[in-house]
Parts: sequence; C-alpha cells; structure tokens
Amino acid sequence: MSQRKTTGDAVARVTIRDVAERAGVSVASVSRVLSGSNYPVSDTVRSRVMQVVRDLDYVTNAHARSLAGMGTPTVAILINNVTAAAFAHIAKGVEGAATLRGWLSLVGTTGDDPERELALVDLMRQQGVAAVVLLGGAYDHDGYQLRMARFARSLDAVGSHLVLVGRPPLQGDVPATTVDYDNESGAYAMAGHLLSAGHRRILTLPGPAELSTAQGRLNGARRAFEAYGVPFDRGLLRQGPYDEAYGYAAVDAALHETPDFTAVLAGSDIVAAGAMQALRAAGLRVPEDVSITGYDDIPLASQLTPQLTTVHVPYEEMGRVALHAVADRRKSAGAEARRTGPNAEHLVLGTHVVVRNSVRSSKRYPRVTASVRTATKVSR
Amino acid sequence: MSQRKTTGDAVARVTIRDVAERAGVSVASVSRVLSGSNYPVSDTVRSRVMQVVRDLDYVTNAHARSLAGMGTPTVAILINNVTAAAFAHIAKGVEGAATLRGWLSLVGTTGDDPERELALVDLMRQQGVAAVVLLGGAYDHDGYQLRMARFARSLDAVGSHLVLVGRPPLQGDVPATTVDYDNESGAYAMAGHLLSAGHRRILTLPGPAELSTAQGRLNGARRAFEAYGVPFDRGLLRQGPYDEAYGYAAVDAALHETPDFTAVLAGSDIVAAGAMQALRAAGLRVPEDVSITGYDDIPLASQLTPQLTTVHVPYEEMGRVALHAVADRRKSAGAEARRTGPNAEHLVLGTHVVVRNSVRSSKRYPRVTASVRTATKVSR
DNA sequence: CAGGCATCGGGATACGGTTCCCGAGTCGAC
DNA sequence: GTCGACTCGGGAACCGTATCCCGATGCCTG
Repeated sequence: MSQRKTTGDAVARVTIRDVAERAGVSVASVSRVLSGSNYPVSDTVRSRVMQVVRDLDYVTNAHARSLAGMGTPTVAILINNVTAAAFAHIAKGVEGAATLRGWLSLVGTTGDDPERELALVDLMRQQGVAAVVLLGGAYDHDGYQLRMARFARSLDAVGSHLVLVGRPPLQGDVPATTVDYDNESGAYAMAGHLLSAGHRRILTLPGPAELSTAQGRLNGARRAFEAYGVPFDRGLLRQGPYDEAYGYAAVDAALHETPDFTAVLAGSDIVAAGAMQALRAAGLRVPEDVSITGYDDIPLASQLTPQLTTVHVPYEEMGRVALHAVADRRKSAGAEARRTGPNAEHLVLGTHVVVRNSVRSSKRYPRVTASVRTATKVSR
Repeated sequence: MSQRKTTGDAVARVTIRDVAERAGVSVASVSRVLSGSNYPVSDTVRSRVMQVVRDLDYVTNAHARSLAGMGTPTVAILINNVTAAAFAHIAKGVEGAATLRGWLSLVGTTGDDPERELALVDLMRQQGVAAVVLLGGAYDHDGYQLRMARFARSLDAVGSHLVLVGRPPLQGDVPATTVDYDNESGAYAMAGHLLSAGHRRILTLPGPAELSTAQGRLNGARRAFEAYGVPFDRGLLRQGPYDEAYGYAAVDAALHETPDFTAVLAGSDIVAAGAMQALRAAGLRVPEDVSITGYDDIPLASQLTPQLTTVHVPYEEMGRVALHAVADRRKSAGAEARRTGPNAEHLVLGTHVVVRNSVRSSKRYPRVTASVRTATKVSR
C-alpha cells in the first residue's frame, strides 16, 4: 500500500508523510496542525489529521524539528557528583525551572576531571543546547580562568551560553553568567556566631585549599576573627576535601596536638558530621564540651544529633535563578537586542545562619547575638 | 566572500559546507574525515580539513547527524525527586555507565505526578531516546499496570525501550526490562536480625501502603515474624510517606498508645532518622532503650548517631545494570535478532544487612545471628 | 604500452520536519 | 456581473549531515 520503502529489519517509524497520506492532506497541513502554527487550517482538515495522528500513534521527530529551527530549548547541567546533596538541590532548581518553561535538561557528570569537562562542553555544543550550566566550586588550578573563558566564548559563538553556579565570576569581558551566593559573608556570620558565644579557640576546617568556596569560607572566618580581635592561629587551621573522613581525621589530629579548642567551624555539613563522630569517639559531648557549626544546610544538618547550627545556602533557588537568567537573556536576544547589553552578568544570593543545637556558649563569655542575616545583593 | 546567506541578526553557525568550501574539498570528504568513517581519504585532504575545522572552530550539528541516522544514543532518566539520595545513586549508576559507552543522559523529574510522567515519556519518545529509565517505587493505584504497559508498547513501537528500576516487573507480555532488588528478603533479614536479638514488640514503619517497595518490605517483615512464631500486632504497624516527619510522628504516637515496643523497624533510613529524633525527644536512648533499623543504606545511615544498622541496597549498581541491559539489548537488536528472544527481562540484585550500632539485644533473649545475606539471583 | 584494479574525490539524494509562496476557491460589495 | 479581498491547501525549498554511486586518477602487471 504505502510506497515508502520498508527497510525490513528496522522498525518503520511513522513520519509526517504517512499521516498526510492517510489523512488525504498535504504534509504542510499536517505540520501546521501539529506545530501549533497560527496559519489558518479548516476544522475538517484539523480533525482528520488529529484522528490519524491518534490512530497511527505518531510522534514528531525532535531532531528533524530542531534541524528545521523549531526545536525544544535544552539546558545542559554539568556536575561533579550527582550524589552530593548541595549539587542535587541546584540541579533540582535548574531542572524544575527548565520544565516550567518547557525546556529539556541534559545532565553530565564530570567527576572533577578537566578532560571530561572539556569533552562534555564540546558534546553539549554539538547538541546545540541553549545553555551549559556548570555546578560547584572551582579549583583555582593552572589556567582555570583561561579555560572557562574559552568555554564561554566557544559556546557564545554557536549561540549558546555559559552559566557558572556556585563559582566565582570570571574576570574580563567574558560572555558568561554567574550565579553565586555570599559565601564569605556566610562564613563571617557563622564565625561571628561562635565568637559572640564566647568561643576563642576555634578549630577551622574550611575545606580544600584550592577550592574557591573553601577559600571564601576561610576568608570570611578570618575577617570575623579580626573583627573580634581574636588572633588567627594557623595551628587551628586544617584543610582537606569536603568529606566526612576529612572532618574526622582533622578533629582526631587536633585532639592530640591542640586539644584546647572549644568549637569546630566546619566548611560543610558533611565535614561537620565527620568532626562530630571524631569528638564522640573521643568521649566528648556536643555541644556540652565542644560546639560545632556547618555550612550548606543540607537535610543532613537537621538529621544529625544534635541538630547542626549551620549557614543556609539557597541552592535550589540558585538553580532556578540560573535558568531564568539565561532564559530571559535568550528571549531578549531574539529581539535583536544583541551586542547592546553587557554579556557578563553576576547574580549574588544571600545566606543566613540557621541556629539549631550544636553550639553552646563558652562559659567564660556571655552569648551576644543569635542569628545574623547577610544582605542579598544583586550586582548588575 | 562566502555566498552563504548571512541572516544578519542570528549567529551564523559554521556548517560542514563552510568547511568544505574553505578547505577546497567536497562536503562528502569533510564528513568522511570527521565522522570517523573508514572510507579512504588522502592525508592531504584530511589534514587540510582538520586545519580548517580548527580555524573555524567547527562543531558538528548533532541534530542533523541524528537525522541522518548517525546520532549519539541517549538514555532518559525519569525520576520522582532528584534530591532523594537513593534515586540520586541510581541516576549516578545510569549516567556513569551511559558515559562509559558514549551515551548521553537526559533527566526529567516527575514529582509523583502521573500527568507529568506521561508528558515526559512522550517528550522522550520525540527525542528518539534509546531507552527510558523509570526510577523508584510504583504506586499501585488504578491502572498503573495498564499505564506502564502502554508506555512500554509505545516506546517499543518507535524502537525505544522501557526500563523499570526499583519497581516490580510488569505482568504479561510487555516489552520492558526490569531491574529490581530483593526487597522482601532484605526486610526479612532485617526483621530477623531484630528478632534474633530478642526483640518481640517491634514497631513497624514500612512506608506508604500503596507503594510497591513498602509493600514488599512489610511482607518480608511479616514473614520473619511468622518464622519466629511471633504474632503480628497490627497495633504496632504504622504506615506513611517515606520522610522524616512520618518516622517522627509514628514513634511519637506509638509512645502514647503502645509504648511497650523495644525496637523500630523503619522502611527507610530517612524514616529511621525521624524515629530516632522522636525517641530522643521523649528522653529515650538509642540503642539502650530502643533499637532502630533502617533500609537503603544511604550515606545518612552511617552519619547518624548511633550509626544505623540497615539493609544495603545496591542502588548505583542497579543503575549500571539497567543501562548495560538496555545497551546490550540494543546491540543484539542491530544484529537482526529481533523477535527471537523474549522482550521482557527481569534482573534481580541482592541486598544484605549492614550491622552498625543502632541495635542492642533485648535483655530477655540472647542474640543469635549477626548478619544475614540474601541471595543474588538473576532470572532469565 | 595497454588494460585492469585499487584508491580516493565529488555530486546527488535521503533523513523528517517547517515554512515560503503561489494558486484555487468563496464571498461580499459596488 | 465583475472584481477584489480573504481563506486555506499544496508543492517545493530549505535545515546540516551521512552515504551511495560514479568517475577520475595513479600504479602495477603482462
């Protein structure tokens, strides 16, 4: 019957031509009915087409549609590790907002491997994604800035766009959007909370030395120490990766070398969890003997015993904001407003301290403040 | 210079034709150089093309490539909630295995909404994905079986394939692959662990009544009670969603109504965390006063205090297995082996109890066994 | 030195949609 | 009754890449 060649082995996919033929109309008409064009189509034709579409269970070929210029916008989410709670929340924000706008989300895992990151960005460029969202802190290694700048430009060249979430913005005139949170202020507030509770000997575990977020958190803490006139003791600083083992090992070592600390300022909730385990293993109580604070406010923070006082970071919101920023940008770009505005945009969200039960005032000093809220500022 | 029309506003995307023109060769040659075809191409042409590709920063259009039949296989991961740790681990497994094989991963969130699930499956069908992986327990509502069967068939009709991970297999001759774990045996072993430690009054919190995984876990527990000759007391059974609040509320209520329980058999680690909070709020110690067990063995289990004795479920492995199953299937399908084998496949992975510190023998009965390993069986 | 074979380049076509543009039909108005 | 305007259907030209198939060259052999 049908004169379309039947390859035999492969599944004969139903095309728009099959529908047109069966409905006794032209391919153009079918396309107009299905693509929601506002071109006038008679009700007769319309209903006939719809009927055949149902009968044949026809589905549009998204690739062909994209090729013809009418594709679904897609956002690519590139992430170090899907199972890290903070990243998962950002991803949820991006994906949710994408869905809301009818966008699709592609996901790729980099596993901290620059090679793989490069390969993924390239792959996404081929896919013609509307945007590539890079999640998580950046390692300040070698040519990181140059590397990202290259990504940004090459994506820009094909009409895509780079978005950095939870990383510091790029320097210079690089076409990339950054969605950030006030990392340093959060750490400042958190350290301030401990200091105002009277703690002076504070074991500081910011995270890995090369990671941008850890650097920010350390800086914030140091600024707080300064503000309170407390000298910063390098002996109480221990750096390491954002994981439980680091928290455990650092506390364990500190208990031998500098056991006079009364509080632990951890760079993440996970690290705090490890620290807590080590303290308990040493027979110390939290917060009676030692206070602990975290950072991130992932669900774990409220599941620990005692519940963790920590810095809340609006991860999911960051994801949402990131997607909306790039979607809006895209829309205005369609209005030929290109080249008029700046290509770089930097959005900063606020953080705040969440007080739970892991901090107790040091006996010697009275408690002063309870919660500090850092400002939400949006630059440019 | 170039006679390709320049649209003016839009970014002029570099096509294979531009490369061909600039390199002074034909489009066919460029394609052959780039697509890794084994068609013989002289080194002169090859190097000239490569040079121009670098100069112009040309990237292949993946949509066009797909349309021409040479696209990158893509797997779609449909998930209730990205931030649920267990799901995240499955997703990691799928994504990792996909990457290893050079596949791409699309992700969509359903948020437990059947409408949205339907829309997503349809969308994925349009995308021509090689497989759609549905993650997480299934609600045994109305026409769930019919619904899934329809999904399976409609995907099969376009050469795609449905994979169910962590759900029970579909009945009848439905073209779908199921990757499951031995849910009931895990619960049986876990309950047996409590029973052999002497516990007789066990508060059972399997999860939501309609969810397939919760049903399996409850069945396993009941079988264990039977095996130990312990009558099952419905007064000690409380069902509810897999979240912290449920664990808290259930324990809280039980402490008022049936306070003689000595252990809590929770249907998930999250629920166990909630239960633990409630016990502690009531001044009870874990495990001195009440023992607790979880299910899933997500990272949280070892971060709680005390560390949770729980059932390990190989989530990440399930994801890997799922992808490999569908990838292998696809490969053999290419060898025209279609219609020969059965379309439904069911893979079952084993679970085992992980003993930590949240269970103590009841005083009245001696502890008998410590760890039970359930069998790993793979049917068909 | 002629013929045959292996090597390699290029034109044309297919993939499955969208959209431009033209033409046929209908209807109202003068 | 004729003409213009408006409605709506269809043929055909793209979108960017892969590949079939044919032809042109160069080399080896007899």
